[in-house]
Amino acid sequence: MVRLKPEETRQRIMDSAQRLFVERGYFNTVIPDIVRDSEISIGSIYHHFANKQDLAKALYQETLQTFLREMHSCTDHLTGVKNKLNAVVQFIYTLCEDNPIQMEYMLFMRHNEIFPEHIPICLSEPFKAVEEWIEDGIASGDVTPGIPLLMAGVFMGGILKVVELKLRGVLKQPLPEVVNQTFVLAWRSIAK
Amino acid sequence: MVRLKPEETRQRIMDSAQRLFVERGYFNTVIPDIVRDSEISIGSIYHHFANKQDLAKALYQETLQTFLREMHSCTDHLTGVKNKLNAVVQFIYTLCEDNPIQMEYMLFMRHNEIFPEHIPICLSEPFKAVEEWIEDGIASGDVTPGIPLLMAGVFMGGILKVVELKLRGVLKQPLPEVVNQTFVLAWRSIAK
DNA sequence: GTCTATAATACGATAGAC
DNA sequence: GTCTATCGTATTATAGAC
Repeated sequence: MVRLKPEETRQRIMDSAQRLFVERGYFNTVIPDIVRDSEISIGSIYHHFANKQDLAKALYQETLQTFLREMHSCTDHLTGVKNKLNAVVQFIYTLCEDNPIQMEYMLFMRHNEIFPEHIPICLSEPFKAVEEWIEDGIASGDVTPGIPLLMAGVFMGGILKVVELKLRGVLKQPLPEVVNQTFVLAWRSIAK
Repeated sequence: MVRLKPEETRQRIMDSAQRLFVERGYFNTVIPDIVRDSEISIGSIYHHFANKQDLAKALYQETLQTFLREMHSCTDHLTGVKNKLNAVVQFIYTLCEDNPIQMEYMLFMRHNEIFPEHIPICLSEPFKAVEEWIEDGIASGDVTPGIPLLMAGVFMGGILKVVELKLRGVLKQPLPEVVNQTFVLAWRSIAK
């Protein structure tokens, strides 16, 4: 076993934790599982993180932060609702192919069972951005008039359910093959 | 404490378990919590159910069975995709108002963390029914041509995300007030 | 069938050497 | 900073009286 830099040790622990949390759930993952998978000792894990929940929290925050930064870098330079929404959908579907673990972690982990106060990721910043773009779209006449929250829900719900179908193995095609068709369907629900 | 019939005892245990599983999650609910909430002794719980997982399994099967029976009684007498889909949406939104615990239990419990083999409820029978109706709709010309699985995903995803918004307290209006508007949005995505 | 008291164990977390 | 060995406790499940 080669000796790692402390930062690499920390990252290894988080990578293993994310995979195991997704595969078996937080409560079904015990510290010795993380020890086996990461090949980092339990003492070292408790050196980097105060306890199991603290590890989960760091993982949650860093994953969400990365996602938001990358999402914004895909959309910020674009103008118009349709372009922005399309870019988000392309980004999500690509991420789901490249890193299904991260996608599943964000979409389906019951973070509120770990941190009692928590809001589901899909209703937080990314979702609010979509809602605001739709509001702008109504104002500019690109989107049919209605309740923006409802429209954002219907739009993103449709997009994300297809991701779920893929992650569950129900949908066989790679997401990039169906991304355009799916976007057209979801866009039709709110387009003027 | 009045003496209950055995069948009432069993039902009380399941009602408490469902509420607690939804509120704090399966793994955060310990047997003594169910004892306190149901006011049934631990010995009696273990008389009716072999163990905690067996209780969860009975709860899952009976909840799903009830849902399917009621859903079919809402749709079986109707003809045409649009009518059937509308009836399902009305049924789901009404159920969500009447029994949000049951709705949340079905939509968001990670049943596969409890029963390793499990399929998420929303991808099982009810979802397949929607997919088949859409197939029929394409054949009859009511629905735009495309991949039925994808269209069922976009349609039901949109419908269910609004339920999620309601259950999470993000959407303030009662669902019956927005059910028609939501159906119109989701229907537009797949209508010819 | 229902209850109380208790056993068995699995887990998170710590102590202390290197 | 990393490791191994171990503790304390919370939780599931059982035993046995009524």
